[in-house]
Amino acid sequence: MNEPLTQPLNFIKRIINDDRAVNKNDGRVVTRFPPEPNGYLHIGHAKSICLNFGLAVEYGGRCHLRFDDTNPSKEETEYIDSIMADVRWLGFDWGTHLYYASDYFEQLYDFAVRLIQAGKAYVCSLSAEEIRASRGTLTEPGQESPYRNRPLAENLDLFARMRAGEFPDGAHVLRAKIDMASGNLNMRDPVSYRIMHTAHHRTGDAWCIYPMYDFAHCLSDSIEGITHSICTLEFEDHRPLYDWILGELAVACHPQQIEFARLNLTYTVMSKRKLLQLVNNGHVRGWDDPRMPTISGLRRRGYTPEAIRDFCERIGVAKKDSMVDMALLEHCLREDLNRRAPRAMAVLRPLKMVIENYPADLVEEMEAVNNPENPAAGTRNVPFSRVLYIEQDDFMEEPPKKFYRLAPGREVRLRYGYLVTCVGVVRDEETGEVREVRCTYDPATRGGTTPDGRKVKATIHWVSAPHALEAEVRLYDALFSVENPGAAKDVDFQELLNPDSLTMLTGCRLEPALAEAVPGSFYQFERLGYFCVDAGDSRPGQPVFNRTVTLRDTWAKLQQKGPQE
RNA sequence: UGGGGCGUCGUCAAGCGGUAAGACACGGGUCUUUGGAUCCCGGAUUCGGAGGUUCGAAUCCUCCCGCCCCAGCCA
Repeated sequence: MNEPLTQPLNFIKRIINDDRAVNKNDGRVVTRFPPEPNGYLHIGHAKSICLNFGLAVEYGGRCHLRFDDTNPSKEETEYIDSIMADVRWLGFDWGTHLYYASDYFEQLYDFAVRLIQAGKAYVCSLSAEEIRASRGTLTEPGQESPYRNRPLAENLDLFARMRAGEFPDGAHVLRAKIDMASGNLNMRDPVSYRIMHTAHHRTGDAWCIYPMYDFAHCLSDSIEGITHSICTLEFEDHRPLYDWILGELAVACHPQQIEFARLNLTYTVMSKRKLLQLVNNGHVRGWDDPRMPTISGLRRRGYTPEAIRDFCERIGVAKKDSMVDMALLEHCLREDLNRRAPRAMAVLRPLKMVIENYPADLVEEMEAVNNPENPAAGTRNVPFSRVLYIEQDDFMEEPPKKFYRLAPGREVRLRYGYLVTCVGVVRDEETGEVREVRCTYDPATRGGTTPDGRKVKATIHWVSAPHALEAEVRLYDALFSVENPGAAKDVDFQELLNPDSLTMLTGCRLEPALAEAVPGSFYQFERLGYFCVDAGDSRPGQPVFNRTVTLRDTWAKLQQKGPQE
C-alpha cells in the first residue's frame, strides 16, 4: 500500500519514480554530493546535500560524499575537514562511501588513453591563448587545431610523456575530438587534461597532469555506480559532453545528469568567490562569522540542523532561477527554537528600577516556566529583589499611542514577579536623562498573578540587579542592506554591506543561572529573541551570547512603519 | 544573429486537458503572566503576451516578449 504523499513530488522525484517504474538501474538510487575542497560549505550547498542525501534515504539507496579534487592549485585539506564536519552536523551520513576524484587518477588516465586509441582525443600543442582564439565565438564556429589529426601513436607517446613530466605547464593538453562547429562551446574539442606541476594535497607529486572537471566528473560518477547525478543549472550545457564521454568509452554505468536551480537568498551572497573576499578583506571575522551564510557561520549564529533541513524541504526543487526570502529561513528557525529553547530573562540595555516599598534586604525566589511549549522542561527559580534592571525600551516618559509598556503612573506586570506602578523617575543632573525608574509593587500579585482579576496591558522582563550576570551580547542583522547584493552591476557588492550587521553590547544583565550556559546551547531571552552561547569567545562562567534571530515584535514593527502620535 | 534553460500571488511552489493546493511575507481579528507562540479570516476571475485546437486550456499547437547560463589549460 502506498502511503498518501504529504509533499507533492518535485521533478527529480518524478524522474526517479519513472525510472523505477521501468526498473531502470534495477530500481536503485545512488546519488552523490561532490564538493570541490576549495572553500566552506554554505546554505546553498545545504540544499544540494539535503536533496542528494534525502533522496538516498527516501528511496533506500545511498549517497556518496566525493571530493572533486582535480585542481590542486586551489584546494586544501582544511576545506575537506570543514566540509565533512558540516555535512555530519547537518545530520547526514555517507557511511563508508567517502571518495575522492583523485583516487581515480590512474583509472581516469587509462580512460584517456582509451579515448586516444579510439581516435576520439588528441594532444594539442597550442597555447592557452591560441586555443581560446581558435574556439570561435557564440555565433561563429571555431577553427580546428593543427594538431587535431596527429597520428595515433604520436598522441599516445606525447600523452605518456606529459604524464612523465617531460613538458612544462601549458606545453600540451589533451583534447576530446568532437566538433569545433558545435553551437555548444563545451563540445568544441574541450580540454580534458592539462599539465600542472603542482603538488596535490592527497596524491603529492605523483601526478603532473590533472583531468578537467568534465572528464573526471562523469567518469567518477560511472566508477561509483551513481544512478542520478544531480547538479546545478549552469551544467546543463555540459550534459552533452558528460554523455559523449561516457558514450564513447562505452562504460557499463551511465548515470543520468539532472540539473536544478541553485539557492539564492535575500540579503546575502552565495558565491564562494565573494564569500572568500568578505573573509580576506576583513568584512567578517572568518568563514564562521555568524553573519555568513556558510554552514559554519549559521551554526555559530545558533541555527539548528533541524531548521536548515526544514527550510531545504520547504523551498522545493525546481529549474526556475529563484531568490528565496530570508524570512522563510528565519521562520523555520523560530519554529524549531520556539519548541525547544529554554526561556530565560535577559536585559540587553539596562535601566535601573527601584521598588520603593519592597524591603531592602529581601530576596524572593520566583518560579519561572522553562518552556511553555514543553511542560516537561519544568521550572526554575529566579531571584527577585528591591533593585532590578529592566529594558530601556520598556519605559517611556511620554508614551505615544499604542505603547503599552511602563510609563509614569502606569502599572505593568514584571513577568513571574509582581505588578508594579511607576511613581517617578530619577534623572541625571547633567543631562536630564532618566537614570532610574521608581516604582511601588502590589504584594498581592506575587508571581505576577492578579487575584482581583485586574488586567494590565503589558508584561515586561527584568533581572535582579544584585544577582545579575554581566555579559556581552552580540546582535546580528542582515549582512547586506539590499535584497540582492550580487545583482548590482556597477557597484562592488562589498559597498552594499549593512553597516549595522553587528552590534556588540556589553554590560547586559542576565539571570544568574546563565553563567553555567554551555557553548553552543541556545535560549530564548523572553520577549527579545533566540540567543546562543558563542562557541568561540565564551569562557567558563562568562558566556558571550549571539542573537540568533529576534522574536516578532509588533511594537518595533509599528515604529518602522512610521512615527506614532 | 549560435547553443542550452526558465517564465503560475510580493517570494518560493503545486498543478501534467475538466474549471488555480500549500508555505513564507502582508493585512485584519482572537487569545495571552513573552505586544512571543497559538487560533481564525482575507486575498492570483487568472497562470509572460497574442492567436489557434477543444464542449472545456496554466496544461496541446503557433508566433512573439522577457529573464538566466555558456567563448577557464576553474568546478
